[in-house]
Amino acid sequence: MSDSPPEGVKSVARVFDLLELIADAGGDVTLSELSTMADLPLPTIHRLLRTLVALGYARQLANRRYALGPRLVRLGEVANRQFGQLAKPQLKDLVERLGETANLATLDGDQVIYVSQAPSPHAMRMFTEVGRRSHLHSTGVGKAILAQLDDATVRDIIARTGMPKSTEHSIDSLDALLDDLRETRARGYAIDDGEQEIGVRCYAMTVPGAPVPTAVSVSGPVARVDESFADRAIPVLREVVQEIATVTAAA
Amino acid sequence: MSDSPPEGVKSVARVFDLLELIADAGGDVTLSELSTMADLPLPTIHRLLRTLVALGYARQLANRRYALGPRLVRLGEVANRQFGQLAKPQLKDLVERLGETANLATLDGDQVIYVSQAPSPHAMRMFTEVGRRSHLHSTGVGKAILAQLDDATVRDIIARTGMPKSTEHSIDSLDALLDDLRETRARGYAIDDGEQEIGVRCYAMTVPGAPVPTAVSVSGPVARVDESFADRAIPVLREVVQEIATVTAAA
DNA sequence: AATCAGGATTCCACAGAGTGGATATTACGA
DNA sequence: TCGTAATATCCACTCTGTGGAATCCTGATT
Repeated sequence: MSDSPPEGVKSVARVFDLLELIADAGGDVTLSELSTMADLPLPTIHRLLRTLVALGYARQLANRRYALGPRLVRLGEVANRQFGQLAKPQLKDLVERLGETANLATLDGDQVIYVSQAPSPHAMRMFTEVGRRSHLHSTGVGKAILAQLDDATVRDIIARTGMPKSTEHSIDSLDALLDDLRETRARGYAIDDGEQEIGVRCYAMTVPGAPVPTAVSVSGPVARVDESFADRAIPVLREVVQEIATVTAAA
Repeated sequence: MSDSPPEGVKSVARVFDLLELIADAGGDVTLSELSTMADLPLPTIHRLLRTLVALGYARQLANRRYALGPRLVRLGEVANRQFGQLAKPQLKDLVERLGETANLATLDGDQVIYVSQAPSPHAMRMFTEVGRRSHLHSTGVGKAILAQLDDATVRDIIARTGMPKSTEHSIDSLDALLDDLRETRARGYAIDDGEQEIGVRCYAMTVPGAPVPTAVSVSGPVARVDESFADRAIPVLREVVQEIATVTAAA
């Protein structure tokens, strides 16, 4: 595995590596596989896992394979809430100024995961539950994030994920996506025009300097989220992602 | 802090205790507070936290206080998915047989947290996003879980949480709740009759032997989720919680 | 039913990692 | 600017975490 941090508690680094490996493996992995992937002896892996299982952060399945444990659920949820909480005032500000739902999402493997949201006061509004994951190529936040990456990385990701169509408007070819990303970079923001959900338009921008690629979006029905909405939304979005960058930056 | 497990890696146990303390403290806590709560010397806490921060599982805010870090979000989400995945076939089976949304929720502190769901195929359906937390006294899964606890524990929890009314039907006195829990125990399942959401009825049952108190529910609009629905739902629910108990049991 | 192979689990001697008291540094409020 | 409290770092030392060896367990094969 990758080297430990220059300082810190070695077994702590190891145990989180194990958790990430179990997560990557889809929660159905053997001790031996983990030992191989982690490049550590079996007794070491066993002892760390036994500790995790005893504490509830990993579980051993009936077939002796390992999965992540239930106690991580709450930690993740609270971490999510804390991360979102840091950005929440800014998302709410965005909603107050624009009237449409604001989302914060981060790159998670080859997808985006929604980590915070401030819903629009309108009865008809976008609602994407926190924790939900979506494809990159067919969401505003996803395309904003992809636009930050070089074309080779984009190709790699798309090679892995494919380009499932969420709607008839979804981009479904790599060339079309790369063109769209070029336009996104030129504009400074991404547009999802009914690609994820029919009748819904979304404008998204990445958070500069975020520890993981992160984007903020505003979205709503096309009747409201039109060209004139974009004209006033883009400057506000730009301002707000800067604020979020400041607030969530490492100390 | 509580004693370490009889075996396992001590600093791993310590680091997770710290994460839980940060979570409990709402992600705005100082090094000194953590040292006091954990009953460990400052340099020890500092070194463990530094490791967590370096790895991304904790973050130090601008005011030098600590919060949980972004990398826990994904672990929690994956753990949630893995836990829910273990139960998902059973929840889907429940929906196929009954036609209404099925939820799996666990006790998390003094609330329930929804960890898995299979939505009803009906256009009008209950949808409670995974990760959402709700009060115990006004939800079916919450009351099913409370019914597993003795009255003294129930009094303690309610003393801490209060009994906010979600609807005009929500139970709002301890005596009424204890009566309801007695009836729940006698019946073997909990009923939420418009207590969490107007016009929605819910039947819930706990999963026997779950590592943390866990309940499964089916819910939908009262027009469909009526007495005759209950007659056929209860035996199916009982069967399914047994299956979930089997599938998710520790090895 | 017995045997075997491979994987999991436990043992234990030992090296060095993690510990915590002492000290240095930093940040904040008066 | 200064004092104080909290944070961060240092470092000698103890005991924890390590990993090779041994043992145990499980599933497949005969």
